[in-house]
Amino acid sequence: MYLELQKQLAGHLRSVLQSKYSIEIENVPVEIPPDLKFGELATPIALQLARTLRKAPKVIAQEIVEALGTLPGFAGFEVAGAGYINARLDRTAGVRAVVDGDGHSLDMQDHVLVEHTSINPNKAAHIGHLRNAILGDTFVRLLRAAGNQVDVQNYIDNTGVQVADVVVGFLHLEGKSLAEVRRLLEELKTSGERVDYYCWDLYARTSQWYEQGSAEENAERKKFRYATLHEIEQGGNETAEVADLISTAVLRRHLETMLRLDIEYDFLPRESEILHLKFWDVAFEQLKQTGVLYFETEGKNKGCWVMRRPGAEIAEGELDEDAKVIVRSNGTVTYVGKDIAYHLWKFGLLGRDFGYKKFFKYPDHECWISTEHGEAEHPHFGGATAIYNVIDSRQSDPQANVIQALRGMGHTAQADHYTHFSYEMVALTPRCAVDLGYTVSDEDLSRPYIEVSGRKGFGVKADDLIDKLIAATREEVEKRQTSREEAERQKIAEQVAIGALRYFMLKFTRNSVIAFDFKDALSFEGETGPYAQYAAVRIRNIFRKGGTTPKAELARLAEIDELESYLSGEENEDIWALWLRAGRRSLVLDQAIGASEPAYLAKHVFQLAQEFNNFYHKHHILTEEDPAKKTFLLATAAVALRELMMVLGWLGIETPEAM
RNA sequence: GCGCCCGUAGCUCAGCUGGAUAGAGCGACUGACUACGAAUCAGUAGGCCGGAGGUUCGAAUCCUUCCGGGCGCACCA
Repeated sequence: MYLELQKQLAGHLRSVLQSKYSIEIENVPVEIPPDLKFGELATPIALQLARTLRKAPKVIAQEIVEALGTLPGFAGFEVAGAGYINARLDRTAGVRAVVDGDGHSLDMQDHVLVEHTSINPNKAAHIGHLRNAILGDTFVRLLRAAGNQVDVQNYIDNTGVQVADVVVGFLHLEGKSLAEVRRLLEELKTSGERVDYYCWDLYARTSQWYEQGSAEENAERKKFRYATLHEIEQGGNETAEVADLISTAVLRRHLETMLRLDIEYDFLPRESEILHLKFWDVAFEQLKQTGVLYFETEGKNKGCWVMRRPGAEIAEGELDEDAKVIVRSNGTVTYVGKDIAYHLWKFGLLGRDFGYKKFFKYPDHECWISTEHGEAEHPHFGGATAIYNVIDSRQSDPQANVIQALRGMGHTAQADHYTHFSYEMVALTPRCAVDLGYTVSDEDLSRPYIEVSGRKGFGVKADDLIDKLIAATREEVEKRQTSREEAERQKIAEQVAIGALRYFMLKFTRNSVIAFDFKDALSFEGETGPYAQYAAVRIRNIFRKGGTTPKAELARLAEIDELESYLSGEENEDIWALWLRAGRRSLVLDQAIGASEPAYLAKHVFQLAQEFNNFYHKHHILTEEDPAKKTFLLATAAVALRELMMVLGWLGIETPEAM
């Protein structure tokens, strides 16, 4: 409702300015005033025009108001303050518009590819990965809600140094053979133990092992590490087979962990196929032909194929020592090079495709994985018109390099629709680290937060946190839902726990570091997911007890002609404010997508819940004696419930039946 | 040294891409359950928006500079 009215008013203002002053303004600013006493929409345009028109802002505002005339949905316009033009809505029409829904105002229809999660498959997922996956998954839901077709990808670096390290752990530290590794995986499976947890410890041990020995020993160990990495990259040997067994088992665990949070993927492209299907060879040719890459013959990068960094200002023919190496002097390609090839594929510019096979079954769809020789029948991935990469802010330089390469190759439209959806890390507060039993140095103790590290085995594992949250919500549910069945109580506890976790990861804007603390994450009061869930549950209780349904009450509302008396007057301002908030959904969605900021919707749903709770205490619905007013109050609750459920759904949070 | 991010109430964070009196949650203190269940609500206290300049009718928001913190700048991935 709000988004349409805002667009209508802006458009109308634009034509008025054009005809009255012959001024062209692309986007006339129309904002929501800080207080309802200033109306529902306002524009400071007269203040802006004062200088060019050489008139007092108030005079201009008055002239514009006179020229505006009437507009459907609006009750009137007035001049206020130093020269603001405030718009007042036709409240009855506003309520009707909100009841009719708010979902058709965005119609984006792009083919979008979102990559998120992308955890190295060599250890358990931790809270940092949770932030990534929850941000990514939520953004996918928002893009879909706006009408886009979205493919969700989780990139799997199954041939990297991190996998190599855990393989070194199995083969060397534990001295296991391929058969023994296979047997271990079987044993863990039957005993119900988590493989990724096993690897978490082994990976940390291996990382330490590289540094524990004498200088000579360490050099040998590192050599072994790179030999292992090389064998994995090559493929077709026992080491590679061990790597594949482990990384695949860990990957399955990651998918299970994420599924607990309702996070699903469509396709898992793996680095092994990018290597074996020679994506790089094709990209290399294109990069050479377009002159993005050039062969360096002098300086420290002599013998390498390099590219200029974004923003580099080097005169033609001069040595650029700062250039980014893409192909090393030994002929091997760097990570950025492989990433360029992969991103050409994402936009359908590579001219080569993965093989596809089914990998993981979700209740309502299949998740595919890359392979060399895949199934004949498979969906089409890649070839997107816009992409979002959910990757933490530390990788902004390499991401910028990839974008630069695309632009340099002449793919400017693609480069413009390449978004590095960056976010800050999740760290632990020193107190939290101490509570978890880690030894913390004095230096770290004085810091505001300590970075999580998989290599050091330092952090909170995702499944541990989820388990802990469910245990905590279980306790609360036991206190309140004594008459419900065990399975029902468990379900409620899970829904509330997941709601708390997802909301916690979404309430912060992306570039704010989250200093993780169990006290905050396990909180179910105040600005939390459960707060919003509780408001929705309250509304369900009202309808249950009142023996009616939202649908019936909204139908009944349509038959009442006169709503103005319920919407005007001092004592009804808060009800009107609640309706207005409900009508803001697509406006906020539009802003959230534009800014790549899911936190806007988290804030919105909280404010909606807050305004409803306020309304709930002030107006007792079921004892209302005037039947028309009772219908209006019930309709208000119905719309609040609909909005809460829909927006919570976008955040990946379910609304429990009771709590 | 270069680049990016951050500094707003005791704590944790919002502040809609320059607008009207700077907001919320937590914590503290007061109060509200024989009502649609209090995982709730009402109220009080608490801020020179890191400092200093500038642009503007108008700055927490834009520019410059300084201070303080974080993260990047490999022929690692």
